[in-house]
Amino acid sequence: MGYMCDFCGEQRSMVYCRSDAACLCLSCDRNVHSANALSKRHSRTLVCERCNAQPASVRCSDERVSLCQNCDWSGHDGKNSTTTSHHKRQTINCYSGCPSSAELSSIWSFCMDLNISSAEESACEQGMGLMTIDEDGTGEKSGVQKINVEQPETSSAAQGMDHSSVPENSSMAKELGVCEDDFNGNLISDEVDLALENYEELFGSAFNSSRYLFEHGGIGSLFEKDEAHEVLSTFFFYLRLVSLKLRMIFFCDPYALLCVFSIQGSMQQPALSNNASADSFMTCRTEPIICYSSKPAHSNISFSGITGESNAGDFQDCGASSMKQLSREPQPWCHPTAQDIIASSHATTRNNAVMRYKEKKKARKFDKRVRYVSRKERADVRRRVKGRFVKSGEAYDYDPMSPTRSY
DNA sequence: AGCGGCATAAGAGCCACAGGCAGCA
DNA sequence: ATTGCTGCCTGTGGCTCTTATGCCG
Repeated sequence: MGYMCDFCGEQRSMVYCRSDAACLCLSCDRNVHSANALSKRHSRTLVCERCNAQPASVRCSDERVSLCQNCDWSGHDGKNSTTTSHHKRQTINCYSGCPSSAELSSIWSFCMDLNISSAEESACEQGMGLMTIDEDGTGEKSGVQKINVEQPETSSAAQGMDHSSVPENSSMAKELGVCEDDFNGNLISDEVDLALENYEELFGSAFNSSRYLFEHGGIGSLFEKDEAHEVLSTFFFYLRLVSLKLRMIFFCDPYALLCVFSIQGSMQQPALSNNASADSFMTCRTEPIICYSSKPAHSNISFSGITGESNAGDFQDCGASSMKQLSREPQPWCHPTAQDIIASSHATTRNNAVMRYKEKKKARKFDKRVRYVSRKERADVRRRVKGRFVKSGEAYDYDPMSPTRSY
């Protein structure tokens, strides 16, 4: 059921948030993305009206539907249809911030039925006025940011990304043995706003070092026990929202990961062994929190794209190459057991899609398949010269009906 | 390490023609 | 709306030829 909002599950989803990898209704989009300055920076666009699972990139004015790239290709492929390939299409722009219905209408120039109550709108516009995104350290206030959808991942400047944090993170990555290319390739995206230094915003406390946290009892040590639960609830709320990309950030700072796990371990007793199987690891590639093997030398971990069965649909690095570096040395961290927190609906749908894909791939047959038996029967009795068909009545050197050659 | 020769594997193309299919009257 | 005709296109298997790959000296 991909039509419903991933957050409330009640309203029809209309927008797709790339940062959250979630389909949201307009109300939840406003609620979720007006929560703080970080979420306001999330790049959103319309959800594909055909697959209801991917961000729409074009609007077909002839069919009056918003389509993702895949559905656009499949629906407007000239080979499939000569009529649909000539449809007029226009690029759909992404937006960030908390736009009003009027602003959304201007972003999406085509007509939309934007059912936003005036109360919501006013509240949101109020929040929008408070919204401040620091661009290039100038502290310049910005409201709705219209982002070209064509290269949303690289248009960091348009999204007010603070590049000043990059060298710092890169050096951290080097220190941890993380390939800088991976770091840049995976993390310098529209999700940079979720880098670890922003934990201060999440927790309202200044952390000098995640290593410090680990060595001093983790995040929980910073709070009184009764406060900890509330703070953790807030944290896991954000964790659910940024599940996919947050995981990638954790790759760069395993100590932060340990902090989360150590607190979580005190709340829930993990029953997993340290010998994480390859399956569990691969499964966790699609889950917000990664399962690590503490014995990488003996594990059967294989990386898609490195050990064989790789394909475009299956291979999503998602920082695995970074983790490959990390896993070279035994790490002392334990396994997460927060399925109830991390089992967001989009992760489930993605898992289902991956399973469907794998089953389909397994069922694929590459042997020659005869589509027209009658033609095969005809070809089986046809006479030939050097394997080529000859006209009936002409000389031949091979007759399938006769075991002997004619000459 | 680089090169040429050889063996092997894989794939493309050829052939005639029945049948599918779209267009038209 | 249905039927019949016409012309174009597809697909069928065995063989040959070309290209790619690996091995050896």
